[in-house]
Amino acid sequence: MLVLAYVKNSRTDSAIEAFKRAGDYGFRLSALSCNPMLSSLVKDGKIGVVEFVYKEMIKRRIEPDVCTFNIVINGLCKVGKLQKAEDVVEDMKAWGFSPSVITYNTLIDGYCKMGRAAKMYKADALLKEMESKKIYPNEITFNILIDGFCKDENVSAAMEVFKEMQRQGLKPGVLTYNSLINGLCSSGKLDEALGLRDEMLGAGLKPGIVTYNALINGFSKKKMLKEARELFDDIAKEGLAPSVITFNTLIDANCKAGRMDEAIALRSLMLDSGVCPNVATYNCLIAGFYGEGNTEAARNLLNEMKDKSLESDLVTYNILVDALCKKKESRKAARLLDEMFDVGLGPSHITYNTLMDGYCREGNIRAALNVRTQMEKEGKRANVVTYNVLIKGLCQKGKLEEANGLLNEMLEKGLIPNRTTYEIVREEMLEKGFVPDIEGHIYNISVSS
DNA sequence: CTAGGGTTAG
Repeated sequence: MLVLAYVKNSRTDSAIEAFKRAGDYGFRLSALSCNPMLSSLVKDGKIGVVEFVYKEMIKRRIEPDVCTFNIVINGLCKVGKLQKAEDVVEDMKAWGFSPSVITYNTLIDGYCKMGRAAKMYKADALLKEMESKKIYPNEITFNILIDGFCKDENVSAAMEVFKEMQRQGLKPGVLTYNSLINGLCSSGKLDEALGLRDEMLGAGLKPGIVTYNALINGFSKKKMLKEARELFDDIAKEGLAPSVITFNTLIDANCKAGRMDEAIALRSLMLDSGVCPNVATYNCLIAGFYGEGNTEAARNLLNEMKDKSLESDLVTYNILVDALCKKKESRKAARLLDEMFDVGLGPSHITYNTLMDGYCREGNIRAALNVRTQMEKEGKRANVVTYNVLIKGLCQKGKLEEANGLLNEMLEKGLIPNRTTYEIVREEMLEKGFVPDIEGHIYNISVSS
């Protein structure tokens, strides 16, 4: 009862303490109190503690039920520890429990959200596996897969799953349509997205604010601001209320289009509508003002954030680093990294890549290479963007040998060059009077385009 | 116990 009470009052730490003490006294708790505790630990992302409690339960002979295993599997999936999650599935079988639809859904979602090649192949294989074991996928299974394929920029695969779902007699819901509409919007297929919205209306499903946000985002990314705004005005007509995300999407679109006055007007509208701007709102506006060189306005917004005690996040810092770099003040930007460590926001790959790009623009390749060393000391390995930045910098300095060396190095490390890599090298070759032979082959190196 | 929308770099 004590453990449960603490969990219900969001005092997970005390719940853990009570759980430990119960063990010290030799009381054997049950899944009844352990499961909710595990759930809230998963929600808080405290996966280490989840693993501790799980092991402790086994040690103390507290009998887990199907939910216990599913909760632990979900926790491990959420932090990308898929291998460990699979191990728990084995534990579960050893205890005489068969993985349920929920177990499979959880695992499939884990693979879908994992950043690895062939992840969707693995997710699809799990679907086949569950079907072969006569555990039938439900609406949630299909929604997870559809969203996974959409996020993997494979809308056609998502559409196939959508059809399969209907073949199996399952009705797509608002979530299903939202995932597909979002996928289509992200790949610029706006007509098809609008078509699906109509289809969903025909099926008696009402588009929600998420549906509108996806559509507005689609039009915004295509710089079709008028259409985006019209959709925004439809929201009220449908009796829905725009969310922070609706406003942020539109504000960002206007900032990127250099329409700062409109962006600011939207923020006023936001305040009038009782929607509170968050860090992302400020980030969009600050990046917008820096983009048009209005340092003063950007500074004011930063101060405003402080007044509202809204904390700068990693993105805010990345914007500031970028702004300084673009002003050819990369040294100052470098000092910002120290501040980031101080406030407990460790620089990300983006931060380091941005700074390297800044040094390269100033022609200071040495400094850029030093940043790379610093980054790797932080345990962050150079990624494709890192190489792109450095290769570009070296090319512009005429240091082709070194650039080529880095290109080889990235290939040796198994990093796949992207379109930008290809364009940097191609441009360099053309300038030097070389003719790239066929698309995909540059300097005799095979490049995936 | 499982599923959805926005923000930075290249």
